[in-house]
Amino acid sequence: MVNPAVDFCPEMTFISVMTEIADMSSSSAKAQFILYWGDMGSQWGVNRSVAQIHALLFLSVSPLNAEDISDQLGIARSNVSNSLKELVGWKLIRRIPVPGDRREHFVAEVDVWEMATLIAQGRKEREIDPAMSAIDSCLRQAKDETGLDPVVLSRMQDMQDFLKTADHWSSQMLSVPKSKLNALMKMGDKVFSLIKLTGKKTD
Amino acid sequence: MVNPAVDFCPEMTFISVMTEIADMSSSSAKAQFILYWGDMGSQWGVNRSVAQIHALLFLSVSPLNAEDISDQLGIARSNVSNSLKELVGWKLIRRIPVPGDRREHFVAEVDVWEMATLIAQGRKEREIDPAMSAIDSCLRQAKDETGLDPVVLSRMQDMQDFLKTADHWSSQMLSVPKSKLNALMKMGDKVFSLIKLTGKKTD
DNA sequence: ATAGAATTTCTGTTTGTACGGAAATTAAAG
DNA sequence: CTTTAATTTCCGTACAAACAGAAATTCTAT
Repeated sequence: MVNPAVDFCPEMTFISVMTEIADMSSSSAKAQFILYWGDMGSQWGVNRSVAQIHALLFLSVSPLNAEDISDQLGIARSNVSNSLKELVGWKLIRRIPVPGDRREHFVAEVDVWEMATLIAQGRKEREIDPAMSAIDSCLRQAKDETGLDPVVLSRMQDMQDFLKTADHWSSQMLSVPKSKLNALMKMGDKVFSLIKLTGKKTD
Repeated sequence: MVNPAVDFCPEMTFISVMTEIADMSSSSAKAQFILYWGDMGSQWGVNRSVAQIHALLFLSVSPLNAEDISDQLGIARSNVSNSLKELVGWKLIRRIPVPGDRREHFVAEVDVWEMATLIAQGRKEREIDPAMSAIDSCLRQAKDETGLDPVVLSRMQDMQDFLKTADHWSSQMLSVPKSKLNALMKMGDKVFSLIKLTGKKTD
């Protein structure tokens, strides 16, 4: 049991979480943001601790060490340690040395466009690429399988085509220097209206 | 307990899954695809049953009813029922009446571009939109909060800006008729090279 | 080399989610 | 209105992920 008070008063869990976000008046905008972010993360497939730590570092002016984080969020040190490792793996945060302090300190990438790129890259590597090789392997097998319904084969191929195109497109996107991204987004509007005007839409 | 054999032989779980994909030679390309798809789904945040059922319907030539699915995948009827409901919610499958059969039958959207659009729409509604309103609420609070570090405020605003732009862009994208999507993707290449040539990149 | 501090790994517990089976509800046919 | 088939809701179990605390390891300074 994390907190003995919870034994006879379950609602305490919420309260203790709140008060554990220490040196922010507990319901400050910053604390709210961190809470929301953590919640969203878990909605999203990212675990809550990781998302909260990320939010905390994203809003932090100065580098934080593991203990700072553990204290401010009320999360166990070990947990913080693992979460930091994961965030470093995504390159969303990085270690930074603080003179005269031998503990490891961390700062977050604060450019939101850069963040988005990093997340997109990570998701591509962890989700799209494996999917593509899985489909490839299926199709390799399907092609020399006798008596396979041609519709099945063609659906699989459609899927492979789609993944290839999407993959290529996202690579292009990721290779655009972030200084140009805003320009691209703005140009997007023009391109879209152009496209929608050409020919007749079928749906 | 799902399967009594599992009690003394955990590996049986895998084996039983395999043999339960009944009338496809169990390691056929189709069965492989379904297995992969289910696995990917769970990697992805979608639960395995849902993903498997979707794959089965995607590769299916004719509409299937709940019992067909339950039998072919070896998943409990109740489970199939809930999963179907979820897939209908995403509009990835739809009910279709089969003359002379009072059971409900289902078919999947088979156009991969349409599928992608539906998924993107769903994710936007379930993940992006709530995030945006959460941030909005934080910022509303932050603005009339005295003594809030200006850096914190500006970081939150950056995030809000980003989400707004990305949201707008993706709306545009989703409103492109799918018949035009391929054209857009192809044009994409040109636009990207153009962008990368203009001016000097800063990273 | 050793003491002390910082970090990571390990282990048990807790929490949440997936899922099968039964019970309940709904819908159709006679 | 009753009977039977189809579907959904409910509930308990099983599985997996998150997490805290302790133990073990690594690192740094002396």
